[in-house]
Amino acid sequence: MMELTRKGEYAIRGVIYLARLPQGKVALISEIAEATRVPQTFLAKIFQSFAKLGLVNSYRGTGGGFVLGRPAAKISLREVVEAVEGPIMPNRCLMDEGTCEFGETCMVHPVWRKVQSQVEQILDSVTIEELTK
Amino acid sequence: MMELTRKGEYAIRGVIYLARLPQGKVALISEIAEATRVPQTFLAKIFQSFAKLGLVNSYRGTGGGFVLGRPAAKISLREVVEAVEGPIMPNRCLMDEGTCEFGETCMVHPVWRKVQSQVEQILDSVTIEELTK
DNA sequence: AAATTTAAGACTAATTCGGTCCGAAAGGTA
DNA sequence: TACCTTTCGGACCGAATTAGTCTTAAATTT
Repeated sequence: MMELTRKGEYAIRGVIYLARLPQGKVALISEIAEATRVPQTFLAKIFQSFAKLGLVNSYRGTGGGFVLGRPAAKISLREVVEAVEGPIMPNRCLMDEGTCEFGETCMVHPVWRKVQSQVEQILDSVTIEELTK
Repeated sequence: MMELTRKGEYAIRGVIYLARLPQGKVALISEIAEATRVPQTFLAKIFQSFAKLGLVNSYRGTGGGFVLGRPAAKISLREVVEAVEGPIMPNRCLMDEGTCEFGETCMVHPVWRKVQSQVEQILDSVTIEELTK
């Protein structure tokens, strides 16, 4: 239960790779993919979506590639994970308040709430910068 | 991320239903399925596997059905969840120690370890009995 | 023997996962 | 201008997982 998908793993590896680069260094997707042992086209997709979110900056053409959008110390593991996997959501009843089929009588609801907030807290407290060491 | 499947939801609902019954009352799978609004054949599969694990006892023939295998106070939410979803495992690198592709240099490993133990702890601390109230 | 109820296993449709492929667009270079 | 490089966007695809169904068999009771 609760497994991170490969997409999530790959995303984390890729971002850590970028974070380890010297300040301002632009990396080709081919370079990142090779270094992290991730299928290139797949990683490209992931990074394209990250570019939209501002998590990374991308540049096209010769000399182009990817750079972190912010200092690694200002990117949390949670941000990266949620960017690819969607929100931490142990049970769909936590999404729309009231989707819970049995409404107020759902006693499990608060438990999932707690799981959710605990996991969020753990992932919030880890920065990408810490993961580069 | 980290979503319980329907199977997990159904299992929890079914077990709670059993726990709410008067001591020793045997319930038909058709009755449980209807009450919890779960497809009957699907719930039957779930309960069959629970019977093997001793989580419930089953009886065939007229007057047969299902009963909890133990007092609800002695069944944790974790047990029920893991029985259907498998172990709490935020990342496959936590399974076989050493599957972690980048071995000792995987800095994310301890984070997943922490997530795992926190979630386990939360689910361990909730009994089915508490959920019946 | 007949009716009831769970057990076991094969089967299936829909969705998600884990990618690939290709043409277009943007930017650099000669 | 023409050409090269590199990301962007979208369609596509096979395999695995999810969410069930269906059928036949095996207990148990009446």
